[in-house]
Amino acid sequence: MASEGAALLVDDLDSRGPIVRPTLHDAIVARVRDMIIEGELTPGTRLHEGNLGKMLGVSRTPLREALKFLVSEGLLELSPGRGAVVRQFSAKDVRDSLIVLGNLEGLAGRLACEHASDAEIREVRQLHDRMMDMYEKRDRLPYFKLNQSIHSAILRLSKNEALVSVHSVLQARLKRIRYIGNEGPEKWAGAVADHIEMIEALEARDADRLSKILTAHMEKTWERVRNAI
Amino acid sequence: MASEGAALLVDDLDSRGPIVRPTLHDAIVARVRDMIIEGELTPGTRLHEGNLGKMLGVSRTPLREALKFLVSEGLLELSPGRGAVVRQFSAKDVRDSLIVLGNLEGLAGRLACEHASDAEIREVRQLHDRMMDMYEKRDRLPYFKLNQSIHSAILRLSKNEALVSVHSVLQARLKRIRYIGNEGPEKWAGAVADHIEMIEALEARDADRLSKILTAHMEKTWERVRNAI
DNA sequence: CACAAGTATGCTGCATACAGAATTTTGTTT
DNA sequence: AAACAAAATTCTGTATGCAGCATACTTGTG
Repeated sequence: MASEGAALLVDDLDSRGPIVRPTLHDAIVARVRDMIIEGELTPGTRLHEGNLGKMLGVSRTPLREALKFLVSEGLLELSPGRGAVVRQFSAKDVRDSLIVLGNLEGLAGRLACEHASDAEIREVRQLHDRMMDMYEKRDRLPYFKLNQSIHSAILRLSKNEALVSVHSVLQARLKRIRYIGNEGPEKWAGAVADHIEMIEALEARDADRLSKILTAHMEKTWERVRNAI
Repeated sequence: MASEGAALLVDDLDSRGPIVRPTLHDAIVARVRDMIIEGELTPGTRLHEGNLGKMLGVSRTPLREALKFLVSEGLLELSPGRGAVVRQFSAKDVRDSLIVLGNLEGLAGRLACEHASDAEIREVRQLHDRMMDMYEKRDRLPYFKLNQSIHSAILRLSKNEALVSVHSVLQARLKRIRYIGNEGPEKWAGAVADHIEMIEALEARDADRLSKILTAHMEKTWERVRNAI
């Protein structure tokens, strides 16, 4: 149970199946993605292959493959002959993405009410309760991570692979924005209220209600981060 | 006007702005994607880099970059040390994807009613009328292409870049299935009826109605292609 | 002193080369 | 003859090298 709860926390371990040897370009993808999310590489930064390669201790070949991958994820832009730059998201880009995310999460909530097992819902409840503890302590980072975990968990409970995959791509693009989007206390309280409604709707398997809350929650997220852009 | 109407037909030309020199890996991405969609590379096929490279007349480096890209699009799967294989979509994968697509198109329709100009709606009407001509003549391939164009156009009229991008990824995955999903005459008629409702709802800017039709239309698409898997 | 043209450097795009892993083939043993 | 083991071949993963283009710098001219 504890291990399954932990499994809900981990984003993309995929530890089932045969042992897979980690490849270099996958590691680079993860590394560069993190560098972007954590703000080490700011939007507009040009990524020199030789430079970055030496910095990461890898040759240009796997690095280029990783960059290609991140381009298709929408985190980088690539002008032929001119190299890759960290993508700059306009306010409209962020707003548009959040609209889509809200819709996807709404759908996920609806499907989760239908397909999730009671045990799985209890696991989400545990994540929720832990998150509430962190809110009581005003411990921001663990709260943030548990928050993300809950949303990811709902996605997973939809049991819809395609939904999970498109959501995670969009989510990755905005992770950095959310990371820096520091909310005031009153807005934080509002988000917490949303989450209480969420878990109740999920436990009641009230698909329409959960769906509406999730979509509205994302709309409010826009209000919270719009100033941070 | 005619040129703009044509612009709606073309998928990804982007001929505005400065001249961009086509890069090899982009060409390879497009080529291999088409090979998969057209069934030249069937699901489960293992893609030998040397082999395929000689076949396309390119070296392994840009080919590998292209494969990475297609992996992130979900058309290929990559087991480290064992190469890339054309992804096999289960019936559930297809159904799940169509559910998400239906939801995304529903959202797109809602947004299109809000954001599209009258001129743009007239262009969709033109596409629709041309498609109806092709239906009268029972000319399948042009009908199919115009059908796709209409759906793409509605996506574009949503004026939401994020929505367009996630939709096109999902759409690409299913293109081949749709390609082979040959419908009987009565189902074809049903699809046409849907499209008539669609264009009417769009012209009336009836967001709720258009959204519902698009989502339902995708549900019916599942009924049409489910036997083809 | 300012602007333009030419040159020079450096970076990207692609090809090739090399090392390690996986698969296949062949030989030997039961 | 079948099964297992070992060697050889083939393929992936990574590094390096070379050609072409973009940009920056320098130099010459108005």
